[in-house]
Amino acid sequence: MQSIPALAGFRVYTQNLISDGVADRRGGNMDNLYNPKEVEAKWQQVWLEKQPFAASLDSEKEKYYLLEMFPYPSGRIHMGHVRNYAIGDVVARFKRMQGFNVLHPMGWDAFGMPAENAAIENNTHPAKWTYENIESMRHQLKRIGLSYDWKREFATCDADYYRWEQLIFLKMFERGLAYKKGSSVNWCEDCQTVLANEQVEDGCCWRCHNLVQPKELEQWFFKITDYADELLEWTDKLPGWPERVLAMQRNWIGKSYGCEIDFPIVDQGEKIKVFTTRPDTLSGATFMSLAPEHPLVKSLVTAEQEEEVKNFIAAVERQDKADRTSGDLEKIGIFTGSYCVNPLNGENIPIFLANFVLMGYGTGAVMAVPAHDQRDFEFATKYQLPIRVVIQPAGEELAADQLVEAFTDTGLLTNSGQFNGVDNETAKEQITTFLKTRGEGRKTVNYRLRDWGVSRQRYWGTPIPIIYCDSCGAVPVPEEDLPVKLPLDVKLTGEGGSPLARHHDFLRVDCPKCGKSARRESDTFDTFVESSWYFARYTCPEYTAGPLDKKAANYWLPVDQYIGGIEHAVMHLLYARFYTKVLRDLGLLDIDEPFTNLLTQGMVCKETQRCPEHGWLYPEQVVDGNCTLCGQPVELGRTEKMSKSKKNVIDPNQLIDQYGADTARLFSLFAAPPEKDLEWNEQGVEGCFRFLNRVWRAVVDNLELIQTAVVPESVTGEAAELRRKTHQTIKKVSEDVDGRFHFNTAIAAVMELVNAIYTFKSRQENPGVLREALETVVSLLNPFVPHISEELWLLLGYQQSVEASGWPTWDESALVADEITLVVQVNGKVRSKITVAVAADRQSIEAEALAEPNVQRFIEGKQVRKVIVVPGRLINIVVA
RNA sequence: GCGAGAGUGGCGGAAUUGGUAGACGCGCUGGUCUUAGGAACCAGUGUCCUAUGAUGUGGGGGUUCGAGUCCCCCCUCUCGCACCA
Repeated sequence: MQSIPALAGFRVYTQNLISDGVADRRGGNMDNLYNPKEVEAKWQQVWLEKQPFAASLDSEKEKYYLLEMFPYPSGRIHMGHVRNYAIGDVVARFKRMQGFNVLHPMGWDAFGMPAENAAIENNTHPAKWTYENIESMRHQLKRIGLSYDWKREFATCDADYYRWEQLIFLKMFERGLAYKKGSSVNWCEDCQTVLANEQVEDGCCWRCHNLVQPKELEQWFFKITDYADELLEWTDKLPGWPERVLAMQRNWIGKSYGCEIDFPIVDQGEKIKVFTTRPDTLSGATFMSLAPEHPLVKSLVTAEQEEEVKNFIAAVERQDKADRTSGDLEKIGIFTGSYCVNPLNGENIPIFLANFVLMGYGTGAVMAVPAHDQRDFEFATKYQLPIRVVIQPAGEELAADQLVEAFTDTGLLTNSGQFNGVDNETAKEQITTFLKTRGEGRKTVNYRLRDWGVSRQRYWGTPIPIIYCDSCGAVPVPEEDLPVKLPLDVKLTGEGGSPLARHHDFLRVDCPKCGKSARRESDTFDTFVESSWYFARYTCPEYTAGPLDKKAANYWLPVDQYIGGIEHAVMHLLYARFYTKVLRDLGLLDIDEPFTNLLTQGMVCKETQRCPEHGWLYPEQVVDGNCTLCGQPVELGRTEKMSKSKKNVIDPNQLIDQYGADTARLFSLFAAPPEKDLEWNEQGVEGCFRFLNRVWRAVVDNLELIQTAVVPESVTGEAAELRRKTHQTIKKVSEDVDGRFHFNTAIAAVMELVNAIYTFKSRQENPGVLREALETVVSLLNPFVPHISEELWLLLGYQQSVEASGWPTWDESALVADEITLVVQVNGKVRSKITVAVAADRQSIEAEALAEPNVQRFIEGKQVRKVIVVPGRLINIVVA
């Protein structure tokens, strides 16, 4: 718990105002003050009882599936959640008001390591910890007033969910899409588990930032590489996705076209295969570089080089992965003692091992062309290896001994025998074809993407439904035996190794094939497997005949709008796309892509504050710029993402206690457009609270006046202006929210309308126009601040909820004014304004503009060359 | 290095197609009401100038009657990827 030493006097004031409903406000009805606590509790209860957000299949309406990335049940909702879900809720409620059949579900990404760690730390069980957290977080989410269909809620740690995941896995195994192999994997010592390539950032664990080590393990993999091309192609067919996310995915897949070339080893039958994107430079390959882990290394090293090579490999192993993949690592290598043959010119070239060659990319062997590759150039210079120029730029003559860096541009081939004089782009094709006819090379495509390693040596995850039998090998658990339930009676020691591997009752099983004693797989799935298909399960969470009810899945999917953080740009969003294609190919659904539109919302940030004595301080620990613990002045730090470590956090619970959920929602929607970072600002929150009070009073204080009022057929003057503003606002908000997600400007537009209501003088004479304006404000605000809107709608005399009353429509005729103001420019500079009838013709507008005294001043004595009239906007008089 | 995006008042941010730059909110200033204001309401608030006015969207060019918006060059920042052969 955070300590809250003392609230600033101001806070106490507003808090009293809300909780006690007492304020010394003259001229108003004391009983009718805006009391968010009361209003919100009331409507949340109504929603709980009436379930107005439950979605059903049989609807005449058009479907709309809106989804926010589900949370990990850490125990507490943070402001990032509030923002994410507030954004989603606006869209859900707006679409519902527009008449769509909206699916808006919520659930829990409930497997994962924090539960295990917390269980060890608090001497409890991950299941208990997780389900208790879900309980309290569900309660917190309900306090925000989010319009979920709670009947569809599930947690991924429910056996009813993961049993289907196990089934999908068995189907993938059947088709060879899931396989087991021994390989060097990314091992995090801290987390005591393997990590997928996507989960390694800068050579460190994405979760704990510990250095990742290579480790030889038998692991389960998903064949995502089979889908590399399709995943890549579809990145061009997702116009509803942010470009940068698509770019990151393309980058991650890393498709490159090139050539695989065989270099026969001298005096051996073996060949070294290399992958290159530059077959045009083949004649310039003067040596060969292999990764130290390359399988041929053993057979290549000669006796006299053996000692040195051994030392070298040991030295490279000591360099951690982060260093080894960074550009500024010193390039070092060692000669193996062996040679291979350059297939183009028959030359014998020495074979080296080099620390910068990675076994995980291409073939783990690189033909070194020092003249035209910077790394090879540096390496050749260091070890005095020959450099041969094979590409000459136009109008320049490169000499090998004068090069200071590699030449990587285009040019004509030289020193390349029959290919001399050919431009290098053409030569790529020609040399590839030449090698192909001789059986020494072939055109290939290479991907950076590796298969997805899904085994985790952890307890709190989905058991992998495989049984190991000494006679039959890896045998899938028969479908009828699913689910393989995660046993709850385990001891978590935190000492490493999977707890399941020590659970004998779980492990011991008879082989389903031969009946002999066998052993269960003790690894669990990467939790990203669960989140790769949860969106599909929401369409039919109760379905018991299979993972997906095809009818429901096909009706609701794809997700029309997905909303979440950018941090999942590669991992979750790529896996989910892959899984969708797998589910399609397994015949479980009929879509190609899971998410039609993607919105990546920005982070919630806040200024950091630091006491010279007490370090980082929570906002509550600072009063008047001083530390409440010692009274010393506080230093203001950078504005950063809210985080517990920097203590620059706002607890949503406290915020809601203080201002109500509607204010919390409103501020997080108003302060910045959704995709940008949001800077938390206490005074901005105050402003939003003030606005809601203004709205409240505008309705309550005019209730009597407008009670029986109807909107008149035609109005004039000030009343016509307010009516126009009302309809302009409907138009503006509709357009801003629909597809554009410009919630900040939509809210600003409603604020303008409220301001216009406040300055509307002839309300006594025009109660109907006032009523229309007020109803419009309430309707338009509903998606943003649903509690206060429902309450005011009720006060306005409606029995039906505002959400069910539909989204207001604007009347085009009400938008049209009789007169409009035009700007008059002389040479592009504003000199005057004129008010003309809407129907005024060009001539009269021109004449009136030219007659303006201030316009006359600027055109006097000059020749009018041209008059530009932009209808409804301006007149520009061009003089010389 | 490659890729994506962004630079607008004191601050957060507006400005769908080129057409009054700074909507809306915060802050600030003045006023009204008040025992009081930290409430509420009204008004003002880019910069410069006494003013007609001048000037102003990172910098420099260009296109145009007219450019925050289009084109060219440059600078800065953020994010992602990167010894990828």
